[in-house]
Formats: sequence, structure tokens, C-alpha cells
Amino acid sequence: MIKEKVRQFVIVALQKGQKDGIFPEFDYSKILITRPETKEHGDFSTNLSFLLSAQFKINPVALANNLVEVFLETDKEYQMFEKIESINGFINFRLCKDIYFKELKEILRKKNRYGDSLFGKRKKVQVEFISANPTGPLTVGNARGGPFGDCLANILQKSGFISQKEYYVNNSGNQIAILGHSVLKDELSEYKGEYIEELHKENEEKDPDKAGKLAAKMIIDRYIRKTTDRMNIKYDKWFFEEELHRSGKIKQIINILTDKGYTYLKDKAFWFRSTDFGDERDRVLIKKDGQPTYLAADIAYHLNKFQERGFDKVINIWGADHYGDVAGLKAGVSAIGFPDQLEIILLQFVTVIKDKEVIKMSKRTGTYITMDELLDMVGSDAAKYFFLSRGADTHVNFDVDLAKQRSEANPVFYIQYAYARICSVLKKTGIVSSRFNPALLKENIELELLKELAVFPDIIEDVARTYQVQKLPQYVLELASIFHRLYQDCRMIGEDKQLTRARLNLIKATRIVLKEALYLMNISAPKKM
RNA sequence: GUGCUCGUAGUUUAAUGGACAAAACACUGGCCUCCGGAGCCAGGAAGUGCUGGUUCGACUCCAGCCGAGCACACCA
Repeated sequence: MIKEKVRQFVIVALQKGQKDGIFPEFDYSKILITRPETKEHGDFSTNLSFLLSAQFKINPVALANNLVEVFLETDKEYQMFEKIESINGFINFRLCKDIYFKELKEILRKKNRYGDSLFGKRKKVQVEFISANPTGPLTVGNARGGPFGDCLANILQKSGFISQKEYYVNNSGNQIAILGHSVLKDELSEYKGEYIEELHKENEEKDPDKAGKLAAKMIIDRYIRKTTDRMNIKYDKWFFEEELHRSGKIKQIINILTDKGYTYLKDKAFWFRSTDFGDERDRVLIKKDGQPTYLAADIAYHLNKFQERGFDKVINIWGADHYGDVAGLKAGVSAIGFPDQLEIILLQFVTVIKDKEVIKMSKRTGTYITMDELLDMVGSDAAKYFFLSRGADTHVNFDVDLAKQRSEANPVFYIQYAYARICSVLKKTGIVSSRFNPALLKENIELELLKELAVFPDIIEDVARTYQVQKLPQYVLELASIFHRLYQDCRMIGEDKQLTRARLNLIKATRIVLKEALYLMNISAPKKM
């Protein structure tokens, strides 16, 4: 990664300066290497002088000037930079073009493995997402976690983790009984909607529990799975809660917690002392009617994840309505000996607006917009891009009436168009020799594209580190934009054979990165549109 | 009432405490005898809910207030 090379250079130069007695000891981990917003500020810049000035009470601007001299001196040996200068206390670096030319060859050589890293150290990580209750079709709100979890798992895999995708099916407990009653349409019926009508017609069971279980199975197969299939999400495993009850795992977890002394009996219920692990109140494991709670099953489920299946890390992507459960489950996971290995990402709710009114989503009242309806309206790629490009904490607004109209202008098509254009040019020219002289790429826009391509590995690692998935769609949009500008300004296939070959290799590299980024987002990369 | 999340151009969203707040859509004007016009160029448009504070520097951190969503179960 080019950014890391810059960081290493800065550290080496600093150490040299310290040896010469120019600078005092300093914590290098605080050094920030960033890409400036404007090109005039170079390829990378550092806040180093501000850090040092705060710590040692020196004027940052003067310090920056000194640092530049030290850097320039060090660079005589390394020959990495075209320009190092200080502006307003920032130190800006412009790298030699050779570095980028080498990176271009690297992309062409590594192909779709460009951006792969060992960041994850082959640790096993599980990403669990959507996991909506099997009591109805996926709503737009439920489905937000789909693209997010899918993309995050893909990026973690690319970053050297062994990642798996899982859907947890809560096919036990009260809600399944209620679903049964709803299918039977008796006086305890609650869920409403077309799918209930359909299940009601087909149902032959008399017993509400059995009817509910069967209905849940059908809802998974017929509705939920169909929707995840339409989004092309491939789960490694669908885990059924029922399994935990059947195999006695819940009893086991209660025994484990009891043996460790974290449980007690109160008001005829059996409690988990979760306050020992930072929770604000204790939680019930077994209700006074003898039935285990959802939490008991969930802790058992996580014991299975960590102990039986050996995941080093588990990332659960939940809707924000489950906020109240986070502390309880984290306490449970800590109690069974896996503290700090569970991450829970909460996705804020999607507000659906129709006819300028906010629709309250509820499967019980039957008012909701299903993900399938959204997919019918805008298609899978546009829907995925829409959700992916927003941060987890954002309260997304989704206007159904604008969806269709907006979808035609969805940036995803702009990105796919860039990909299709490249494919079209390369199809026209046939096989392109990989022997070319990158130094012929002299136009500013060519260099700009080259620099943007070289950022891809940074973006991947950044997402793997922060889970800020929206950085990837943003990056690809920028990349596509630079390509379109290049395409407008420069002829790819021209008189000059050498230049043509260099340019074709440049767009070949662009195609590699675009394709990989689209793959990670699970968005299609059409050769023709 | 308490806790969590959020409040940024007309709209939908970006912005590890860093440079003049960035894009897309919409709007206005322009660009193909030439590799795909689903494209390109130019322009107007917010100073980040409000009031203070911390800092060399705040959309970002802190306090208070206003507004929105969610949660505060022996439901899942």
C-alpha cells in the first residue's frame, strides 16, 4: 500500500532526526497520513507538525518547515518524492510517478487479487445478518442488513479473514404460536397480509404450534429465501433456533451459567446476573412457566458459534430496535468466556414514505413495504447500491414514489456504464499486450486515474477495520467519474501504437478494480448495457 | 422520564478533530462527421437544528435546549 510506504518513510526520517538530536521521542502511531481533498496539496499529507507542536509547544508552521528539510534530506537516499512542501503547517507529499507506474503493473499482475491483504490473519469471522423473524416477507427495513452484511463479509474475506455468512431463524417461541393462530384465523390471530391468506388456504394443521412451525418453514422457503436469492445473497448457513431447543443446548447453557454462579431464582423465574458484566439490569433466562427466554437461546447460539464452530470473531448486524438486547447478549457471551469477540452493528431504521406520509411498518397490522416490492420497482443492483452507500447510523429515508424515478438516476448505472465502456473498447482491440511503457501516460487525467486505482487497497483495509461499508460505493463512484473524464479527453485507440497500448493497459487495470469492487458489493458488472 | 442514534445545499446522502464542507439527483447554459451521449464541461445553490464551551483547528468532542427515530418485558 502506497500510503503505508509514505508512513514508513516519515517514521524513518523522524528516527534519523531523533538520532541527530533534532527531534525528541514521539509516539509514531498518532501520525496521520491522509489524502488531501485538493490536488494542489499533493498525493498525501500529514498532520505531524500539529502533533509535535502540541506536545512540545513549538510553532507548527516553523516546525513544518524544519520537518520538510529533514524529509528532503532523507529522500535523497530513497528518491520517492517529486515534491515535499509545507502549507499552513501541513506537510504535503507528491510521489514520483514511477511509484504509480509500478502499482499499475501490480494491478495487472494481481488482477482480482489486487487489494487482498493479510490484515485478518486468517482468523475465522462470522457475519450474521438480516435474521428477520419467519413470520412474514422481508420488509424494506429488514432487508437493509442484506447488502450491508453481504458486502462486509466479502471485504473481510478479501482482507485475510475467513468469513462466513449466516441467517438465524427464530422459529420458536410465542411469535410462532401467534403465527399459527394467524394462519388458523382463530381469535388469537394477529398477523395480517396476503401471505397469511395464502398460508391459511393451504393449512391442514389444527394445532396452532404445529401450524406455526410449518408456516414459518414455508415463509422462509417461499418468501424470505426468494428475496435473498433475488439479491444474490448466498448464505453459508441458515441456522434454526429450533435446533438449540431440540439438542438440549439451552439446558446446557443454563447449567454452565449456573455452575459459574451467575444465576439465581426470583419470583419463580430463573435469572442471569448480567449486571456483573456491565448490563444495567439482570435478565430472565427461564420464565416462570418453565419456558426459556429468547436470550437463553441466543447465548446458547453464541456458545455454538464460538466453541463448537470456532469463530474468533462474530459480527451481528441487527436492526436498531434490538438495541435493548445488546447489553444482555454481550454479558452472556462474556460470562461464557468470549469477551470482546462479539461485535454488534446496529442499523438505524428505514423510514418509508408513501404519498408524502410516513408508513409505520408492522407485520402485525399488515402495513409494510416488502423488499420484493422494492426489487420489482428498482431492481437488485440499484436497491443494493442505495442501501450500501449509507452509513449504519444514518436514519435512511425511502420515498416509494420517488424510488422508480430516482432509480433511473442511481449512481450504480453510471459505474456499470464505465465498466461496460471499457469492455467495449477492449473487445474492439482484442488481446492487449502487457508489455507497455507506462511513462507514456503523461496526461493529468491519466495520472489522476492511476492514483485513484492505487487507493483501492486502502479503501478495502479501511472498511475491514471500521466496518464503514459506505466508503466502497463512494470510492467506486469517484473512480468511474475519473474514467469517464479520461474517456472524454483522450482517445484510447489512436495512431500512436505505443501510447494506445499504454492506455489500454491503464483501462484494463481500471476494469480489474471496478469489477472487483462491484463483486464485493455483489452488484453485477455487465459487459453491455 | 431514562438511554441509544440522528439533525449538513430544494431532495437523498458523504466528510479517522484538519486545509476554501464533498457528491448524486433536481435546476440553468453549453458539447458528438471521431473508441457507447446511460457520457462530458460550465453555473447557481448549504456554512452543518439552536446557544455556549474545549482546541492552533469542531459537521465531528463536551454541556444545555429544540426536533425526529428506536429502546426501556418473565415478546421474539
